[in-house]
Amino acid sequence: MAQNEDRRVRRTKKAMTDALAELMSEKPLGSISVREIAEKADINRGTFYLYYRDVYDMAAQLQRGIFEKFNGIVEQHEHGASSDELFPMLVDLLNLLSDNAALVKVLIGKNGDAAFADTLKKTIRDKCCADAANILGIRQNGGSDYFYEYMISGCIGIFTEWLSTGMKESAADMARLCENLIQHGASALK
Amino acid sequence: MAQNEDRRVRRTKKAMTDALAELMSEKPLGSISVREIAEKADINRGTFYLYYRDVYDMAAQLQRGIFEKFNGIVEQHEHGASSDELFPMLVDLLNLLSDNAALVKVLIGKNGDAAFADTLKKTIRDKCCADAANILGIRQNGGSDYFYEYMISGCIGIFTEWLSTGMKESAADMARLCENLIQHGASALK
DNA sequence: GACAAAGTGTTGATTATACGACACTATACA
DNA sequence: TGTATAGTGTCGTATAATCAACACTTTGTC
Repeated sequence: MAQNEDRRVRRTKKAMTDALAELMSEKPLGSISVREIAEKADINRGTFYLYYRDVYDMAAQLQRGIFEKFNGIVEQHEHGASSDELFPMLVDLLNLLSDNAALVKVLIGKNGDAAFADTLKKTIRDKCCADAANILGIRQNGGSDYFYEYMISGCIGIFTEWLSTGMKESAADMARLCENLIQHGASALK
Repeated sequence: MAQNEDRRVRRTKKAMTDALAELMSEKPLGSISVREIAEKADINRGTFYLYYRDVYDMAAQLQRGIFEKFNGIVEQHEHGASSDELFPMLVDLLNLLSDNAALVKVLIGKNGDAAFADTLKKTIRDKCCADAANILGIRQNGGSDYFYEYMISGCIGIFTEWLSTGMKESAADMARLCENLIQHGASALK
C-alpha cells in the first residue's frame, strides 16, 4: 500500500515530513506555516494541499501513520507467543522507529506533541504487554503494573537515546539489549 | 537560465548528479550503468534519457557545465583589474566548487576523469593568469611560467583538500588564504 | 484604525516524471 | 555453445507536481 505509491508521492511526502520535523525541532507546531514547510521541502505550496488540510492535519496524519505501522508489526508477531517471538518483534519495531527517526525524535522531544509520547506508552502497554507477559511467564496480577510501567518507560528512554545519538548500534543490537533488560526484570517477579 | 528551470528539473538533475558522483567514487565511469544511476537517484530509468544520451554524455555535460560557470565567473570579474578584484573572484569560484562538491571531488579523485583536472588547470591558466598578472603587477616573461604552474597546482591542491575535508572553512576564508599565498609568491618575482 | 506584509486556500493550464512494456544487445557462465 | 541475466533505448498513457494568479484573512506596526 505504502510500497506501491508513485515514486513522486513518496518523495514529496518525505520532503514535507523532513521539513516539518526540522521545523518542529526549532519551534512549536502552532507557529509553523504551510509556506515554511513548502519552502524547506522545496515543493510548491499548492502541492501541500494535495495531501494535507493544514499543518495540524499533517502532524496528526503522520502520527496516525506511525501508530498504524506500529500496530501492524505487533499484530504480525501476535501469533506464536513463544519467547522466540519477542526478539524479532523488537527488531521490527526498532526499524520502524529508525525509518522515521527525524519525525519520532522530534515528536518525543521538547517541542513535540505530548499526546504522542502518551499514545506511544498506551499502545505499547495495550498491544505488547499481554503478549510479553505470556511470553515471559509473568503472573498477571495488580502488582505487576509497576513492572509494566517500569519496562515501558525504560524502553522508551532507550529508544530516545538511541535515536538522538544517531542510531550507531544496529536495530538487532538494541533489540537484544531491551530483551535482556526486560527478561531480567521479569525474572524478579516470578 | 539554470535558476528559472522548473523545480522538478533541478531536483531530478541533482539526484542524478549525486548518484553519479557516488558511483564514481566506487568504480570507473565505464562500469556504471544507466540503471544503477536511476536506482540510486530514485528516478525512473526513462527519465534519464530525457536529459542524457548515455553515461558518458552525462559526465561530459556535467563537466562542461562546471567549466561554463567557471568561465562565467571569471568574465564577470574581468572588468576592473584592480587587486581588489582578485578576492571576490576567488570567493565566487570557491563557492562554485562547493556547490558542486560531490561531483568535483570525484572528478579530481582516483576514479575521476584525468581530462577534468587537466582542463581545470588550463582554464585557470588561460582565464585567470593574465588577469592575476595584471592585478599583481608581475612582469610577463618566460621566467614566470614556473610561477604560474606553482600557483595553479598549489591552489588546486588547496581546493582538493578543502573539499575532501568537508569544507569546514568558509569560502571567504579560503579565498583569503589563497590570495595571501599568491601575493607572497608573486612578490618574489617583482 | 489603517496600512503593509505575510499567510491561506483554491483554481486552470502546463509540464515533468512515472510506469510498464517492448524489441533489442551485451555479458556471463554451465 | 547455448541459455540465462542484466542492460539498453524508446514508446504511449497516466498523473503528480509546477507555476502564476486569485480573492481572501491574519498579523504586526506606525
